[in-house]
Amino acid sequence: MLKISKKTDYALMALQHIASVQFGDVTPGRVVNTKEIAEEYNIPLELLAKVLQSLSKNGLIESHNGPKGGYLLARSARQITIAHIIESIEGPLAITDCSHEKEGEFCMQREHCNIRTPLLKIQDSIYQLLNNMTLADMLGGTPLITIQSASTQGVE
Amino acid sequence: MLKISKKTDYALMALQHIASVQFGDVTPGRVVNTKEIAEEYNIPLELLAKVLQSLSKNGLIESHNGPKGGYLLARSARQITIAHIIESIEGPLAITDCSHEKEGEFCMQREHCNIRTPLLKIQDSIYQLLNNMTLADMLGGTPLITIQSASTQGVE
DNA sequence: ATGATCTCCGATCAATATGGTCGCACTAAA
DNA sequence: TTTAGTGCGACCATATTGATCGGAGATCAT
Ligand code: FES
Ligand code: FES
Repeated sequence: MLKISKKTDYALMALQHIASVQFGDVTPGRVVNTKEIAEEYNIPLELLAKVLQSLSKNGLIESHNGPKGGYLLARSARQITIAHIIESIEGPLAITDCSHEKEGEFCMQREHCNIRTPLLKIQDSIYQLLNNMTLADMLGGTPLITIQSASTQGVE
Repeated sequence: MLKISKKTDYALMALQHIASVQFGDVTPGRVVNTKEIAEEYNIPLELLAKVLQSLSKNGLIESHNGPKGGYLLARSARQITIAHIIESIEGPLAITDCSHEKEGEFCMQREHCNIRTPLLKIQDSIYQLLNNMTLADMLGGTPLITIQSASTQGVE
């Protein structure tokens, strides 16, 4: 149904929480542990743990072991894009099955199929959209996205 | 994984086919039947039938019963948006579960949740995107979408 | 040094959504 | 009236996702 998974939901909540802790008050050394987030948002602890592990593996957050351990952002909230978050959890963004086909594995309808190109276009557009929105945008009352103009694309 | 279902894929192929037969303008003589499309694109006949039924129920195509029956576009290809097609098959576009919650059924994390608003923004943006692209765009070699500029939003 | 606390990671089970199949009723042309 | 087609709902199979469990390794407090 073109929707993101619950895990991604959890990831967004967690990141939002971590970010707001690090940004909001003057507590630079403050790490957030899994339990704290899980209880705050009613997320199954073990599931959230896995989600956070994925995020950490993808370099979005840093993990600190041992007691008093926990997570903190690996980068500024402004550098973390929604696209990156989603892809960390769900794998490469693929609006349709045959967009990331491995070599040699084409769907049989390929040669008859003329929806492939347009779909890839759409996929790209969605990616642009998600890539232009960062964690920071989710934090403040910032006006958020506002689809990026095609002509000013790639300004970065 | 933020992807559209195969049924929707089939719907797009079928519509693309029907449209290309009619070539954008309604030519009342030529109807296309399910079997023809199914065989052309290697789609399970019964499944495609259901997909076409959904499309017909949603007013995108007209069905004609009896022998020599089949389907034809109910509207010009330029009037059929991708968003409409997708929603006909998959129901209302909902990037996240709680975007279309029924009254009285809020997820428990709602009051703590600050990702809701941004997600709805994203959802809306994606909708705009899909709503600005029509079947006609998928047909020709038209430059397609080209994300709509934020500043010129709502010009239609 | 030792134990307690916490993350890390792989395996596994359950719930749900999706893909695909049947069978029959209905409709319209020949 | 026969026949080729859609309309439609129930149904099963499979894939994806959500959630759970158990143990290994790291770090800090004592
Ligand atoms: S469905 Fe795979 S290429 Fe079109
Ligand atoms: S998860 Fe439902 S409101 Fe945020």
